Amino acid sequence: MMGAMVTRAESAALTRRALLDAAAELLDLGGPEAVTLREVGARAGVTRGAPYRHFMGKDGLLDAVATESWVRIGDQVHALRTDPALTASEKLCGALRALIGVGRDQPYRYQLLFKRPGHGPGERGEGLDRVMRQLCGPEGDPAAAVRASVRFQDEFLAIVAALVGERNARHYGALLLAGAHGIADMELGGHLGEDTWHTTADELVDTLVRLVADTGETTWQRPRPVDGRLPAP
Amino acid sequence: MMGAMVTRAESAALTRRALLDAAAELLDLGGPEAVTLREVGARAGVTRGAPYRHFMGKDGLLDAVATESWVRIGDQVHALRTDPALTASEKLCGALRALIGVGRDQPYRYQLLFKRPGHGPGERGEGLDRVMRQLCGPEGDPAAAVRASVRFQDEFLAIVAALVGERNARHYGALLLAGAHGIADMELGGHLGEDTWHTTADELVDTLVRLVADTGETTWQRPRPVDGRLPAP
DNA sequence: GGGCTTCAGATGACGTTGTCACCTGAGCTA
DNA sequence: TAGCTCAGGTGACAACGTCATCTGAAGCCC
Repeated sequence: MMGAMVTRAESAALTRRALLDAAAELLDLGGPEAVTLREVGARAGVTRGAPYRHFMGKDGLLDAVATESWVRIGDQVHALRTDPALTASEKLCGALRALIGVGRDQPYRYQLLFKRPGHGPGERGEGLDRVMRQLCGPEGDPAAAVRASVRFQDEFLAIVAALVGERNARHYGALLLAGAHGIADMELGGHLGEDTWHTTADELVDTLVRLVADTGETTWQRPRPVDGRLPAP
Repeated sequence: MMGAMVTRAESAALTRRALLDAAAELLDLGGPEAVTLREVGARAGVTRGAPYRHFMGKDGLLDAVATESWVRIGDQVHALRTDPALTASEKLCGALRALIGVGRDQPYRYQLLFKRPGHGPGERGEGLDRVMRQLCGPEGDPAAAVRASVRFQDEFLAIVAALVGERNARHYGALLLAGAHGIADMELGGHLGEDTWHTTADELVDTLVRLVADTGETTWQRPRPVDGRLPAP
């Protein structure tokens, strides 16, 4: 009987998808060290060398996973922003909790989101194929992850702006995002034990939003540096 | 001529110190992946197997480095807390900036501070020497790092309590620490670009302290969970 | 359809790393 | 001095990332 006909491009796309899924699964299971190109290939039904046709090595593969995660979170925040049934404060809480949710459900993928972008390709190993890959096809571009995170930032900033005004949006947006990230990162690192701090990550997010919402309406004045040092607040 | 006489214990302690220094140096240079037991041993004047006499493998060595960093930061915060010339607000800003300073000066060591504690020793590999090591000597105890960080937490909490009162100290302390950590981690990840957010890490810390200092004096009431979910703030 | 090109994937190989069991020799103790 | 202890050295192994090279089928042009 006839098997499903697939063009070569379709087959390659299928493999690429399978590689990404396998990498994400292994990442969630045991962190970056558990993401073995050999195991990734095996789970995708190919061999260890195949991933190099689609990504720039292991780092490129993980970059691609991070990009997909950023895109997904960006979609979530976009949905929140355009939901007419929510108040600005609710949208903000939702966005921050969505981020923390990723940290809870997929800790390793979350850590990947805020990892420093790849140290720039081609630091060592200037093989011929490597040059070809950079010019032509295989993905794993750190810049793609950055672009995807910028998409998230834009959506997030729009929500913040609706709450504290356009003038304050970037400053307080950075504070809210950094605060939520710190809460999420400390929680998944086990440094936010309720025994120690008598509080939870969710309560901290609520307090953070409340503090900003209460006083963020007043325009934030950027202090001028005095001989390179900021004056005491 | 007579070389310096050293007992065996002194020699071992010296080696241990050299191993720690070499590991920290390599860590600062190129991250955990650059910390090679072979290179650590070489820089300490011993061979690749020597570190196993003092630490439980690579993870144990890095845990010990983290412990030392926590101790050092704890000392800094202690000095701040007991400095009679500083106001509570200045002490708090100083403590948070000390933390961020580590993130700036030694990014990889900073990331080690907030890493999740080791996944528990003895997960695999139940060799005889391994059992001996667990019973007798070699360090690298994740719990030691935790204890050292608790020391920091106590000092930090004392400073926060002086600012917002004993009742609020833990909640706002967690918020301040998580906020500062988020700021530091995003900065060293390159996710706090001034082009994007029109602000800097230092300004964010100041705002964070200001927000807490302004409204933190009023006692924070812990909301009761309603069917497992917190009410909207 | 036949021959050529392209390219996803397979394969062999290499250097590096963490880790271990085992060995050695110098300090310590009885 | 004889025996023990233990810090450190050594050989070995499996696993990993990475690359050059090979293979075979899909695509394409005449």
